[in-house]
Order: sequence, then C-alpha cells, then structure tokens
Amino acid sequence: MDARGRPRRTTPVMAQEEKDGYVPSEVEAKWQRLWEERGTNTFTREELENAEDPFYNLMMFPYPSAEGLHVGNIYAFTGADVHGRYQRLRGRTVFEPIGFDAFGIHSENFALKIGTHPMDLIPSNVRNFTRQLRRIGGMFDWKHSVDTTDPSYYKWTQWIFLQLFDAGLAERKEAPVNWCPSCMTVLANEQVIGGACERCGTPVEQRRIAQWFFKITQYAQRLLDNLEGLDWSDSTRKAQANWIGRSTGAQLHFPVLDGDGAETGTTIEVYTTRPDTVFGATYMVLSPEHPLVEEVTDDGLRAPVYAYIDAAAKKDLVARQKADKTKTGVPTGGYCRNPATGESIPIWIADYVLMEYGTGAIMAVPGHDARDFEFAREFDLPIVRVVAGPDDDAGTPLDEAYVGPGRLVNSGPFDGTDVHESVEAVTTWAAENGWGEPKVNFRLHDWCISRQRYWGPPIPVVHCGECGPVGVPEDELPVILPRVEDFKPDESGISPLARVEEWYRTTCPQCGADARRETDVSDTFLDSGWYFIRYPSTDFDDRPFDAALTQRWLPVDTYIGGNEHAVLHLLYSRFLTMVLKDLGHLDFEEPYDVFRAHGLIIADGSKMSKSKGNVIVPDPIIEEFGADTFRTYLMFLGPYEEGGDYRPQGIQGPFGFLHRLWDTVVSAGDGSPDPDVERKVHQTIRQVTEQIPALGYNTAIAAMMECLNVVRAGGRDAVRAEIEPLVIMVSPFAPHLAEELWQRLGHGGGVFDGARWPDFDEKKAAEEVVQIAVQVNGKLRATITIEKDTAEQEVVSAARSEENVARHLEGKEERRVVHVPGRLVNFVVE
RNA sequence: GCCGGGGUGGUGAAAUCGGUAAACACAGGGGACUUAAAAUCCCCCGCCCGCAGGGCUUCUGGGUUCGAGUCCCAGCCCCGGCACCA
Repeated sequence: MDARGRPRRTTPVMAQEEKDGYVPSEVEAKWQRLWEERGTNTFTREELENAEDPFYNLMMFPYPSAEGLHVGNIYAFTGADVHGRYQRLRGRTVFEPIGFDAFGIHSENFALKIGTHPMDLIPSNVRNFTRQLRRIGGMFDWKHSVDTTDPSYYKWTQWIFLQLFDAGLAERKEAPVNWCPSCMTVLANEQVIGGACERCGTPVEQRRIAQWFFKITQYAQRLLDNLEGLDWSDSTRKAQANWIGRSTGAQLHFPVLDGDGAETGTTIEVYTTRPDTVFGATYMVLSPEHPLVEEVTDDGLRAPVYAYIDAAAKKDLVARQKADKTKTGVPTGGYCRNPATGESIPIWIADYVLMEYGTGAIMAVPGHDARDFEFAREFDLPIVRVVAGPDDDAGTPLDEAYVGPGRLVNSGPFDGTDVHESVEAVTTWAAENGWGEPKVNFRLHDWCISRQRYWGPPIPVVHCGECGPVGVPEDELPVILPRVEDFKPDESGISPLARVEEWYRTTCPQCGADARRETDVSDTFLDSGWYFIRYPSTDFDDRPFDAALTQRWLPVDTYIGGNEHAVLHLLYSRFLTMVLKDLGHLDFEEPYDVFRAHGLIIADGSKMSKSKGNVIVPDPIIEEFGADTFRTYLMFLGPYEEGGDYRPQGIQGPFGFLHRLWDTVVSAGDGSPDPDVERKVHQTIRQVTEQIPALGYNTAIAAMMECLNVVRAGGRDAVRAEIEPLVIMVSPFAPHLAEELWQRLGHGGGVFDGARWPDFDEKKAAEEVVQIAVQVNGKLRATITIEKDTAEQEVVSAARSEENVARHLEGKEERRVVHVPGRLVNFVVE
C-alpha cells in the first residue's frame, strides 16, 4: 500500500498497470490518425458552404524556414488552437486553416547560402513544417491550406495587383528608395529598422529606381478612423495610429525674393504643426532634394551647394537620419519673406529636412523647435522668442528651444494670446491674407511593392513602347515564375528575371507589338495581405474567392498573432480589404473583427530567435513528454498576451497534472459526487469558462489543477460525474489525452464531435460558509469561518469575541466598524 | 524624445469593484513506502524575532482611504515599438 492506502505498483501487477498507464506517444499517434480518418478537423466544400454558426479562427501563417518551427512558433499556434477548440466545444463550426508564406528574400537568401534552389528548398521545408504542425495536434483544416508560392495561389495575388492597377491605385514612379547593398534589393520604408536592413542589419542607402507603388496614402484617413471601432489589442491599434501618423497644422507660402528684395513670384511651401510660431521663423530650410534648390541658389554659392547635395545623396539613410548627429547645412544665398513679419529671411539647405514628409521644406523657428535651435546655434542664425512661459517675458533669453505652454510675444497682433489657442487664429489670419491654409498631413507613405529579386510572384505587367505599362489580361494569369538557376541578384539593381530573355520577351496584349515583361517581383506582404480571404475558397481554381463562401465566413472572427506584424501586415491587409470592397468584390472593409497579440517566449533573457542563438527546438521535448504536456506547459507559462519565460524544468508541473488526471479517470467509479467536490468542480467550470475566451490560459490551467487536487484529496477515488467536466475542459490544451479519456469513459463520439462544454450551476458552485478576515485598524488579527449571509450583527459579534481580536480591542475606544459582507470586518479604534 | 507594456518570494506567476498579498506550479528541504532508484503520497517553504504571538514586505518617495499590489502625484528601472516627421 502507498501512503494513500492504494495498492502499490509492485512488480507482479506492473504488467497490467503498464497497459493502463498513460503513454503519450501512443495516445497521440492514435488520435491524430483517427482525426484524419474521420475528417474531424477538415471540411468539404459543401460543409463550408452550409456551415451553421461559423467561426473563422485565424492565426498568422508561418514562413517555412529550413530550421523548422521553434518553441516560439508552437506557442503562437497552440494559443490560437486552444481558442479554436474552445469555440468548437461551445458549438460553433470552427474553420481553422493554416498555410505557408513561402515567398520572399529570407528563403531566397537561405537558398543562396546553402547553394540550393528555392523551388527545391521550399517543398522540403513545407513538408517538415507540416509534420511538425501535425505533431502538435492543431485542429488545422489541411484540405484548405495555401502555399503562396503555388501558381494556383499567386495567380490570384497577381489578379489583386491588376485590380489595383486597373483602379489607378498602382502607380509606377521613380522614387528614392531604400537600397540594401547586402541583400541588393529595395526595401519598403517599413522594412528599414533604424536606418538598417530589417533582415541583415546592413546600413541602407538611397537610390532612385522606377518602382510600383500602391497608393495606400489615399486610404490613410479611413485606415485611421476605422481603428476606433475594432476589437483589437490596444497596443496594436496605437501602433497603427502612430504609423499612419496624422497631424494637423497649416501649409504656409513664403515668397522668394530676388537680389533687390522684390518677390520673384515663386513661393516656398512649408508644412507646420505650429503656425502659431510663424513670427519666430528666422530662416528657411529646404531638403537637399527640393526642386527649388536650383532656383534659389546664388550663382556664387553653387559649388558648395552642389557639393553638399551630392554628399547628402550618397550618404546612406542611417547617417542621414541620425537625430543625434551634429546638424549640417549650407546657405543658398537666397532669401524669402516671412509673410507674418514681412522680414527677409535666408534660405538654407540641410539634410535634417526630409523630402518625403510634408513639403520638403520647413520654416525654421529656432526659439521653439529643438532641431532648429541646434541648427541656428551651429550656424549663428538669429533666435527669436515668440512664446513666453509663465516666468518669462518677451525679452527672456533662450538657452534651449522652449516648447512648453505660454502666451505669444513678439508676434504683432497676437501678442498675449495663448499659444495653443492661437494655432487656429494664426491660420485663419494667414488664410485671410492669402499666405496659408489649414492642412492635414500623414506620415504614412505609399506602399512600394516592387522587389528586384527572384523569389516572388512576377508583377503581371507588360511594358510596351507604344502603350506603356499594360496589365496582363486575366485569362493569361498566372504569369509563371520561371525556374532560373542563376537567381543571384547583382549590383545592377535589376531583377534576375531581366537576364532571362526568353521569359521577358513577349508581345503587348493591347497592340501586339514587341514588348517586355516587368521583371520585378512583388513584395511578400502582398502575398500575405489576402491569404485569409483565399482559405475558404481553395476548392475553387476559377476565382480568387467565392462570393457565397466569403459571405459566410468572413470577416475573420478571431485573429491571433505576433505584435511584430502590428503595423505592416495588419495595415496592408486592411488596406487591400478596403480596396476590394470599394471595387465591389467584398461586402466588408475590415478583415478581422477581433485581433489579439500573443506575448513572446523569452529564453535566456531575450526573445527566441536564431540571431540570438537561443532557439529551442520542440521535437525532442514532444518526444519526451508528448504534445499534450508541451501544449499545456506552454499555455501555463504566463498570461498568453504577455508571454513568459521558458524554463525547461517547469514542464514537470503539467506533466504530472496530466498523468494524475489520467490515473484518476481510468480508476474512476460510478456513484454520486461528493458535494464538496461537486462544488469545486462547478466553481472550476465557472472560472475556466470565463478565462479561456479571455486568453487567461495560465489561470484556467491552474484552476483545473486545483480542482483535480480537490478531487483526489486524501487519496480518494473519483466518480465519473466529478471528473467528466474536467476532461472536456482540459481538451483544448490536451486534445489527444482528452479524446482517449473520453472514449474510456464510455462515450461513442469524440470530444470534439460529441461533447459540449459543461454548464456550471450557480447553486452548486455556491459556498455555504465563508471565511471572514477580522482586522483591527486594518491589521489582520483573526480569520473566522461563518455561514454565508449571516446577519451583520452576528458577524461582528463573532469577530469581536475572537480572543486575539478582543485583546487588541481591550481598553480602546471603538470609533467605527466596517463590515464588507463575505469579506471582512474591520474595527477602527482610537 | 514620443507611444505602448511592465517592476510582487529562490524561479514562472496569482490576486473580480480598493477588502486575508503570494493561488497554481517549478526548484529546494524534511518524511512515508522501497535492498536501492524511479514513480507515488504527506509535511515545510517571503523576511526578522519567536512559546503564544508580534514586526516588516508588492521598484522608490509622497498622497487619498477604516483599509492601497490595485486609485492619485512625483521619480527610478526594465521590455517592445516609433523616431531629425517640422
């Protein structure tokens, strides 16, 4: 006998015990096989079409790297899968697809590095990912998977390009772009992190190349406005709002002056958020790329001006965009008039002014802008105070830019007015006098989708000498990416496809003349910008998405993914959805009703990533403990939306929990439940039912552990009625184990087909007695156990008669007694 | 600099509305059962003084309150994102 009075596992019964013991690998293999045979997780087209109460559970599809999934990836998918399985147990028809985001520079670079071809590399990576994803027991609909590199998928990616092209939302223009000299490609602004390449960390340079852009800026206001109504993680919405970067201010016109101080007729346009400080604008700065540089530059100063511009153009964006470097610049010798003061002010050129934002020119107000102040100090330009703080007057000298509140000074008719209030007044005044108007500006730039690389969908355009760029007709899609052995990019900045003459030589679809295909491929964010619309419709190869299916399944009910895509992917997919709606292809404009960002798995103090060298491979862990234990452990680590520290030893907790659950269930008998145990079970149902949909997985698991401890307390044997609800509740976390136990409990259908989420009975969950804390002056002096709903008087007198309480009350004057029913009694004494 | 999220035992973490801080686990210690180990079970486990009991404790300092991890003010530190954006 062991300490609980149960027969010990002695050698003679070992063989039999072993047969009934929990062997995760067997259970998991069995149920994965059965799910597949029964089609438990997959839908037919008809099932999708007729689904009742559909729930679209989406997770961010992975990029199939050669290394395989790491623990961080598994964490993301498991958390989303738990959510989907829970919804299914609540009776929803849950569609949970998965796919592969397999195009892109990452794969291409890896293929180059190991000397293979992406077309060979990707299928083997996909096979490995598929194996791993099956192994963790996700409820994935493998019949509706997508692979962005499959022509049957990118045919429709190209179709989407053509929709934008035809609608005038795709535009080819020569533009300064971020050029990564290591990856030898153009990067979107969003892929430049702190001035360096997102992938390889190499400082990015500027180049001017003709590129395709999607005009996402036309949608900036709508993308911003809609954020308001989305049920998304707050941090994600804030990040998007920041990225869109709306600001309000004014556009002001500064007349250029000739050598005699007369207006030339040209004006320099500036954008400012602080038109109220216009009286303090003591000089003007143009960005080096500004079109008026030539016109305003004095003949005598052309040499230094051009030298400065050349240097700026060569400088990479890191050096250029470092805020903390010393300001550089050069005077043009030209002047313009400050329209507020009427004074003539010098025009300078400096690279701290960016051509990409606003008008590419600023009015410099050194008194009240830190950057202008620094520049003015550097070049000895006049600094005028136009805002006085509470302790200042008009003459108080400035030793740094003053950006605080105050009233205007040295500002003509506006002297004495509050700065903030005068923004509007000054703008109105400027408008009345014809030198300005209110203006809204966005930081968001148009989306550059061109990539001078090989591993992506060819942009479906033909360049014709007569007709210009012409879209490839829809019935000629897809434009197949040819297999090219030499796909290494070179310094030319031209796509490798431009070396494949037999591929790019074609005829113009419009006039039939000799023409040339576009040799750039598109950005992977275009592939991933619409995959969720494709999933339900993968049974159709004659349309990108079926209207009826889309109507039934979209928008996505819940999208769970990493916050690293808070800005790019989520913004682009919102944009594409809006465009498709405007073009009449969709009847909704926001793709994801609910978005939740999961946290990060931290190993050795930082996020798990290959570059940090702290990647943990899941396969051996699953081998040793089983997928169910691993899933449960990951979800138990910490709050799902905050992530957690990965500590290998911690897996022992969930491992023991699942084993004890198994033992309890297989030895459970019939009979009526113990009332105390039943109460705990109902309390647990209530708790878990609240916590799972709120992604409080860690506390839901803790509640179940606690419940099992009560069920087994003192070594008692459980009865089935006590333990069945626990089997269902644990099933989103440990689906294989739950299926097996469910079957052993004698149920015919599987948990995910037959079982329904348990209901809790408020009456059965109610406690009859409560513990009341007794405090004297807020300090705990005793705890009393008393029947629930006892009258206040009785509670207080019971509290007062506690020995330890009485001692603290003795000889003191009672001022007040605070009674919080069911919680505490606090005696406030002298 | 700006915008988010944080700071609680040796560790991961709990704590509805302001109401018994540390649930649930890991690690550690002790014990039972074992020839032994594994497994299992029981007990202890924030710090200090201890017989009872008491004092202290949720980054720091103030405040509000009968009562603050939770609310308010000021500051420090960590993580993530953005950043010469006018």
